[in-house]
Amino acid sequence: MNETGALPKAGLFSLLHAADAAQAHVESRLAAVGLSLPKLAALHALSRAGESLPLGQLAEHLSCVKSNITQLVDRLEADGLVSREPDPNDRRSRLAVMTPTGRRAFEEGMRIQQQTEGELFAGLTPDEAQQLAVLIQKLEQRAR
Amino acid sequence: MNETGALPKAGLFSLLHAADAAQAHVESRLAAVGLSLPKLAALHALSRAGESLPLGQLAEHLSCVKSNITQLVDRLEADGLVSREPDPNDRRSRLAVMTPTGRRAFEEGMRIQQQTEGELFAGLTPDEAQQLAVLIQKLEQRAR
DNA sequence: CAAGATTGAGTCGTCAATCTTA
DNA sequence: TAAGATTGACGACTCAATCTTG
Repeated sequence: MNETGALPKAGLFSLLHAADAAQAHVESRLAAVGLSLPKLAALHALSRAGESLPLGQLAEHLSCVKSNITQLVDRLEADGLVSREPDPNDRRSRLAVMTPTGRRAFEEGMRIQQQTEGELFAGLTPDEAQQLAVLIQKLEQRAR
Repeated sequence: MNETGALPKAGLFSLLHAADAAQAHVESRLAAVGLSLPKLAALHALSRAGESLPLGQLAEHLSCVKSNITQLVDRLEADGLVSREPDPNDRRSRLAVMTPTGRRAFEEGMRIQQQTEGELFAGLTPDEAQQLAVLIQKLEQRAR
């Protein structure tokens, strides 16, 4: 009946909904090793940085506010995955340090995350994944 | 050096990050009328349903748990945008009813949301928006 | 007992105010 | 005073337990 309608509308809501679903999907798998995506991301940042980082830098790596990191590290510490240690260079600063338990959880978590992500994207051809990356990036650029 | 690397990797993280950015962008505009995206979505559901809904049905429309709606409606009620009224058909049930103030906020909010969404997607050709919709949908299907 | 709603506890995020150290 | 971290209050979400009504 027309050329412009009758097709699946892109829209903000479908994007947000899909992202939510993907996140929930991964987190449900990650729960098997007691990790959430934010916790895994924090351990990932610590791992890349050589097992430890000042809290402020951790906040930068995770693109969030410092008070959030205070609380996230509280929970990671309660889980025994990270410990807070004094920064020898600056007495105001505290270092988040990955514990051996944390490293093991991180490795298992990364394995699960990558496998789940693989399954999620297995429905897309390499070409489609590439297109998606480009479109996503354009959108994000506009939102900045 | 290779055929598979060297290109922008799609990945779960870029999707989640972009969705977050888009959401934050819209919410920053919506703040001008005192609305958040969840509040706007609730008003939207009420509007479509003819200004009122039992809380349980509102939860279904918003695809979330009932206890979340209890609290969201608490906040909407505190804002004067919605009121709780008894359900004449079932004394267990309570109706969320949009107030006149709520209707005005909803209309302004929808205008802002649509305008902002338009700006966000203005960087994409209709074809690209179409592709994005399809890819997003495929992803979400896998996450179910 | 089932269903509708609420409450309490926990995660994850924000912002504004505060405390300590440089 | 600035910078690093924390605290308190709040928004938005989850789940498990509870209360009321059917």
